[in-house]
Amino acid sequence: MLSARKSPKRRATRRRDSERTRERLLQAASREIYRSGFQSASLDTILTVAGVTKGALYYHFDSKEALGHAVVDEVIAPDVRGKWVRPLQSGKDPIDALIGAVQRIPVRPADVRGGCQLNNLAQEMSPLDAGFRKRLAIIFDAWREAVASVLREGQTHGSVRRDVEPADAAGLLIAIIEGYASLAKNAQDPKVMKAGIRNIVGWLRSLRPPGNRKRG
Amino acid sequence: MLSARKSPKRRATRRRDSERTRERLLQAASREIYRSGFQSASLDTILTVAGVTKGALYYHFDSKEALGHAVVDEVIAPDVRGKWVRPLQSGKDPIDALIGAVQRIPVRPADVRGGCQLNNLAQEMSPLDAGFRKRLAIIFDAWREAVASVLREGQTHGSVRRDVEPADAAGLLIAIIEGYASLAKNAQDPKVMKAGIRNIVGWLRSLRPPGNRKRG
DNA sequence: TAACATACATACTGGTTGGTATGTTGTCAG
DNA sequence: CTGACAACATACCAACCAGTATGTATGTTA
Repeated sequence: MLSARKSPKRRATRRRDSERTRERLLQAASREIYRSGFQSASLDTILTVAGVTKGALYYHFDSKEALGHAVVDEVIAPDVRGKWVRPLQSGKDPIDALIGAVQRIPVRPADVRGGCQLNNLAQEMSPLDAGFRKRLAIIFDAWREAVASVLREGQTHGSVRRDVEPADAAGLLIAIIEGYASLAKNAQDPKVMKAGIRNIVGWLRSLRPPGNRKRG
Repeated sequence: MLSARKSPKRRATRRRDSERTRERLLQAASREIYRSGFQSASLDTILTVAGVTKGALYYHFDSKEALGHAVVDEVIAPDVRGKWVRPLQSGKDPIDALIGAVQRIPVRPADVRGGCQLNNLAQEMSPLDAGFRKRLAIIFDAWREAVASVLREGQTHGSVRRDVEPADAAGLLIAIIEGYASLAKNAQDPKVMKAGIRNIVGWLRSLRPPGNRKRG
């Protein structure tokens, strides 16, 4: 049957179109939330950026809140996984891996001025919406656990000082990163972030055992 | 003349009433901005909290933006001066003074969940409004300079390590404080802030010269 | 081919927003 | 006693907001 070969293909195309519309909405929402915060991001603006209409939006998402939650789950979470969780599982020297991840933090003016997407949303929405808070907390926990895990592993191989408390150090690293990102965003100045990264790298090197310093 | 004694008094009372109205508006605005951010803070809510009407608001301030700027100048800036600039000029041991200021950071649930007022506003408004950014940058600069200054003074008296770069260390301290405040706000958990403060205090003690450690 | 579901598009609504126009009251110099 | 002004109070407005009701083109199924 000719239609039997054609129908599934059409259906698949249709579904792929729908998924692409959904994806464009997520990307546009992510961008607008990044620009002006969740509450101030206008649905109409998101729709214009995405190039779709309100009917499409409310077909894919129940509400603005649901769209925001989806952005956290499907845009922000994978981003953190790709930049912090996976690179730390590479098996390289733990401190080198951490330094590498820190140095890969984008310092282009546009990125610095916008701040950290994860932190932005957490600061705005965690006190106001439990749905956001729980999703964002999961991301922060995964990030901290990935850092703590690689530090623990380093301790067993002798490449990280034994007197370092992995969980504490992981929390401190994330606090410093977010703190510098905040200061740099406030100053609207990439230099602040670059200086911060240098300080962070210096601190990370101090986590090596005294006899095992690779550089500096 | 009886009226000559009465008139100035009445006029002074009137002026004091007006200033009180202005002050109530600033306090209410500060509180609402702290709760939900500047953009999402509704003027009507601020007016209800302050117990005044829109006419009074627009008599004292040109716009919502002007009200926000006044909150930065007249509420947030004095608060930072009172908590960080003045206490560090007390002439005490620099590290002790810094530890004291850090330990005086409020850790009540309500405070932790709301985050840092300065950082909240900076994160939200610095990329969007130059008026906010400049005012907030002045506060951050004063804070950093106060810390750097006390560290420099400590170096001349031998109570702070000479290899510490005061400006760098001051920036790092502020970054860590804001970073932990962010994490604690996101987690909505005072324990995160308390643990952060312990870590900060430990780091501050490490700034003493090796032979001059007072405790720990 | 007729009924039906998917994936939208369009037009609209009630509520809220910052801002304004105008009215009112107490104070005071002349 | 009388304009004049400071310090509001009240009523209102256009713009914008998230959300909805309804229409429709396209592909699928019986």
